[in-house]
Amino acid sequence: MAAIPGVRAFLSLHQSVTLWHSFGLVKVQLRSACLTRRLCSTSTKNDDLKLSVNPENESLLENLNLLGVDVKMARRRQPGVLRKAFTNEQGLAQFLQGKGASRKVIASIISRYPRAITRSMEHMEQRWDLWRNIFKTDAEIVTILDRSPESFFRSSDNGNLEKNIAFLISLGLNTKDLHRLLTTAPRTFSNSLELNRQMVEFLEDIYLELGGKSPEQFVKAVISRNLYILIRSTKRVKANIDNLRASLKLSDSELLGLLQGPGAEILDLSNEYLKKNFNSLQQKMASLGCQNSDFKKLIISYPMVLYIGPDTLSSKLDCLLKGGITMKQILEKPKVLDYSTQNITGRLEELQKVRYDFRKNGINILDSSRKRFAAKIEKLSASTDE
DNA sequence: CGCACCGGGTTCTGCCATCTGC
DNA sequence: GCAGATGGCAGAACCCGGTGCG
Repeated sequence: MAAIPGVRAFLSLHQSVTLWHSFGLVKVQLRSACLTRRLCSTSTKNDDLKLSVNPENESLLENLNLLGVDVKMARRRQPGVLRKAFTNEQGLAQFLQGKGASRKVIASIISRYPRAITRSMEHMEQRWDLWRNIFKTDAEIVTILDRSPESFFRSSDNGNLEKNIAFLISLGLNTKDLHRLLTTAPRTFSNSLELNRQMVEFLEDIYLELGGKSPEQFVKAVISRNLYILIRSTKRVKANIDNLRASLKLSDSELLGLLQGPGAEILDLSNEYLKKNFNSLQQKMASLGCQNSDFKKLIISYPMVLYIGPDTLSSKLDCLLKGGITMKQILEKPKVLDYSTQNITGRLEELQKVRYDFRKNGINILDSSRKRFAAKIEKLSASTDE
């Protein structure tokens, strides 16, 4: 690292201008006049020093270009990597190619997570094998890497990865659970073991506080209902739980029921988003003449309603009401809110055509798969034709 | 058979901030 | 003083079908 050929000190005008600019920025941000002056007076010297000590590695840039890497993007993301004297881009490319990754995928991986090229062969092989304990094929892993290179390459600690897998298994998660987890939220596995443990302990503590009896069962249930939970901060999850409890005035057993059940799915929403949705739904329902108890009941029975953004939810409700469905019916079968406004609109139109009577038949028909709905419509229109 | 109930599947990265260790 | 490692954040639903009951 220390030994850098003098040749590389030869720099383009562009680079020195960039560096000069960044010094200017640093200068502006400094409050101390004294420091500023010092920096100013020595900046020329400093630049020279900097430029000769920390130039980008030209042969590395060349290699990256040959690999089709978007060097601009890489530079923006992890500029330090481009200055390293020793990197393993060719080894990485070979390795990934051997696993079935296309040239394009490899380039994209390096462009988006340049540090990948600093990993050694042994490291990559070992890490890959650990992932292969969970995935059946290399192709699956390549897909994940293409989606999220950072998840695989961000940590250099294979021991930690191994411990994480053991930890998750010790929670009672089976191979299928792990597979789902690693597919969906791969970052979980590069969390430090400690961080994962903290979330698990946090969940257990809450559960026990609320009078729960089998914490292991509970944690397993929460994770399998919400695969993102382990990549959220306990701070976020705690704030959401506290907010829900306080604003709905939930009893311990109500909260417990919520967390054990469908509530787990919304725990990882950002705090502000959850609050915003909560408030706007409350307002909307009040304006439709609902009691606060209706609101509470809706959230307890169908917390996923808080997942839906204010505009979407509002127009969805309007669409249902306009179609001749009552708020009371929606509150009884909130699952209809699962479906897209577009889907609902289309179904309402079709049902209108066959003069479907929601008062008599209820609204369950809206909560059915496309196939079942179509079959039902066909039958209904046949009978009205007669 | 038809329906309601219920649970499951899919999905989520790319960036910045902050420490740590050399 | 750097790059590396790790934590944390914003963003925002929709759909399907097994099954058991009347």
